[in-house]
Amino acid sequence: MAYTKPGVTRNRIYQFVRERLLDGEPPTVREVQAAFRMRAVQSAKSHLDALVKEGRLIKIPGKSRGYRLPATVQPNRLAPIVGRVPAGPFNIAVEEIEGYIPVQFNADEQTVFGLRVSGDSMIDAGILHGDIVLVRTETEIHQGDIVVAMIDGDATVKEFRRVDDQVQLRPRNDNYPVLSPDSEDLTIVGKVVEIRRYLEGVSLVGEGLNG
Amino acid sequence: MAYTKPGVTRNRIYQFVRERLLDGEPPTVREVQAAFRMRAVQSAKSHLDALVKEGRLIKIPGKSRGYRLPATVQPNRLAPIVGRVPAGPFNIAVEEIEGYIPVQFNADEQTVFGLRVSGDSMIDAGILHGDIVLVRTETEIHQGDIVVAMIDGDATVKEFRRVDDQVQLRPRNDNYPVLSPDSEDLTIVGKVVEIRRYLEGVSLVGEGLNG
DNA sequence: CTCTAAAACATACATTTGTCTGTTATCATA
DNA sequence: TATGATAACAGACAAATGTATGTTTTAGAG
Repeated sequence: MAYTKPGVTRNRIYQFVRERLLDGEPPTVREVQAAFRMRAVQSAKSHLDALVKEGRLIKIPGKSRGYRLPATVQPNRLAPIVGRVPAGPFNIAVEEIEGYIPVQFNADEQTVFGLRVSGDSMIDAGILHGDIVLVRTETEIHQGDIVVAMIDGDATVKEFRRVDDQVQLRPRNDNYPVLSPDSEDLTIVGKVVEIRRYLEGVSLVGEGLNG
Repeated sequence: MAYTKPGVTRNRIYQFVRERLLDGEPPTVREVQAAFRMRAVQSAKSHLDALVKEGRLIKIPGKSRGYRLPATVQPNRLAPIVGRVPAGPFNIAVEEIEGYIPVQFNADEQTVFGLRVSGDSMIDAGILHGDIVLVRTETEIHQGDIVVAMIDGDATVKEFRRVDDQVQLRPRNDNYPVLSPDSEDLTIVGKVVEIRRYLEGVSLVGEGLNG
């Protein structure tokens, strides 16, 4: 068969572009052309245009490597892992970054970082010493959320409660006391949205970077 | 001060490029120029060149948007998440895939999949009902490893022990018994290398994809 | 002050890349 | 056979982007 059946090449091209985008390397039209051994640029372009029209891809007109996945397909990103809580969301000093781990961001959730947990105050919530919690800043906090809080400059992971306008930070370990810090000493850094535990010596992405 | 001190702008540019790359959107030289309000393309380019020379960035010559992070920072892959243990490492039927999560593969570790845990038999190891364990097949198993095992066709997550040539599968919950299955009824599917818990309703990558 | 290194600028040119217009090929179907 | 839809091709042009050459500005050392 000289020409493929309708839709076949289109789907393959979609897969190709998707993989490239998930790998952080948006392709050019000509790279698509080459990958499918087409002899005309337009062959690739018309497929890409069609994918955009179908809503499977998004395009930034004019820009090179301008194809993107729609918002519903969340690309992987790398979030920095810090040993201690950064002062501000974008104030992470490079020297403090342990490494990076792949995460799924929503497009509007730019402010996520990883924090290595120390201590066992949350052990009954299944958060152990050495676990990495992924923290989203600038988000709403509700009763019972697990949050990262700064009390007098020290970072801690606790369950958030509000009782009679008084914030309580509850450990999930009966050997620890419930904290009721004054509001002026307290900053809620963000909400824990994910917990990870690596059971092997994992070389974090980017470990040992001097950048 | 008209000009910044040596290294200052360079570091800022590095941060900028790194963020863009982690977001999957490699910048052009001119985008860097614009971001820092420089009046000459070369101002941005010479900083980028210097970063490459310092080893903090890598460049694909000629290509547009050709700056990359060094090899120590590797792109992510997607591992399938299954609700039940697949029969064989590569026999995962597409219908059984819940979604995908970004993982860090070593190049030779292709045989990783995610499995959603049910039950609380490993609660003392910090593995709760609903957690996702990442399982690597075709790997060595040692005393004390947490493994996924098939006993009479049923999948279970347990701690692996061998006592006098008898395999023991130990729960980490005092309410459950230690299992000592006959070897012919037992298959060790793989080793748990990572544990994840999503605290928010997470739409897994690729959910509902028809592509 | 002179000298040097780094930062920043100005301009031009080459290559890459996106885009356009028009044509041919294959298949299904009336 | 005619017709339409999709795939694929061919060639050209325009815009985006990378790269090169040379100059000016600033801060610091001697």
